[in-house]
Amino acid sequence: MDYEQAVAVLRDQGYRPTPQRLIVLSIVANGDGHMGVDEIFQSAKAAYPYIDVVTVYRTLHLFRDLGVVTEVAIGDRLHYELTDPLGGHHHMVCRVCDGAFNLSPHYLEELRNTLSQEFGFEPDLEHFAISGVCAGCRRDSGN
Amino acid sequence: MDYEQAVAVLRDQGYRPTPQRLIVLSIVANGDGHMGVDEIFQSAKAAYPYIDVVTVYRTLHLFRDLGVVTEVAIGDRLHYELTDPLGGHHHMVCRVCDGAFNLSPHYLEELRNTLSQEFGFEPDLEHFAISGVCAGCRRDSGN
DNA sequence: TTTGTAATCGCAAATGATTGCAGTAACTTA
DNA sequence: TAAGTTACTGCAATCATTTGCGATTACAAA
Repeated sequence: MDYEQAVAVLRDQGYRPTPQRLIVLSIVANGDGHMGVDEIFQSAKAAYPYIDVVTVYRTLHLFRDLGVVTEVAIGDRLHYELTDPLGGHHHMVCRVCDGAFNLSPHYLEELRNTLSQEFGFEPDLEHFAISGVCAGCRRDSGN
Repeated sequence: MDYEQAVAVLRDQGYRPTPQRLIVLSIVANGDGHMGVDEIFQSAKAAYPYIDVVTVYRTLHLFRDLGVVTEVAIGDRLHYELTDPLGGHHHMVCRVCDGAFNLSPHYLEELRNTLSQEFGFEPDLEHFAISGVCAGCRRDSGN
């Protein structure tokens, strides 16, 4: 998924490509991955000073519902990134240094299969980050 | 962990067993497992009308930090229950019917081992709920 | 180009949760 | 049992997020 495709999805679904939406989208598209709401809002305001943070929230929720951005819970805050068409990836977030590491979905497939087979429970594993302590911080703290 | 043990931990760590704390604790201890904050607050107010919701939050955080209650994220809200001394359990929460199902830690051990070995990442798997759709709701919706 | 209308926006207010602070209550020591 | 100290509480303010609503803007049709 890239900027152009995302705009096409927007139009195809009958939503209007307003300046606010295009700005938010381009910020997420050009960002470093999983950006926080305030980070996006500050950048948007630089490009379009009248934009309200409410619009940023609504725009991100719209893009999430359209599937063009993916919502990731990091700590108690939601972050957003362009959806990866290849099935995406998950995140491991270090609670010591706040670093985020990508994790291939392959590592969670086994868990999905187990829950589905044992309990008939179909988990949403797309949109969450696994909290923990990364290798570097474990080394630094000596355990 | 039960009510008496929890009070003992509180005293041992030098914290005061105030009426507010004892009331919140007894509500969680006698509750049905993973209770929401407002649910706890309403019960507490019935027993002690002057209590403030801020105190409920602080008390729950204190008990969480002491390890006597376990915090579980269900949807976007935190819930609390007495810590299970046998290593506890996790929850699968259905996003359709909001039902919660217990999950033995055994099912996540494999994932923990993999992340630790492959990436040196030590995940916090204690305190989160896996969102998804339960067997009943999948049957009802025909998939 | 003008007009009609529905989507969209910004503001303001509401919600759940957290934090600062001054008064109160619980424990300690005598 | 009284006095001193510190933890603890409640209130008010603050923060991140969501919702309601009137004003505005984008698009379609004339």
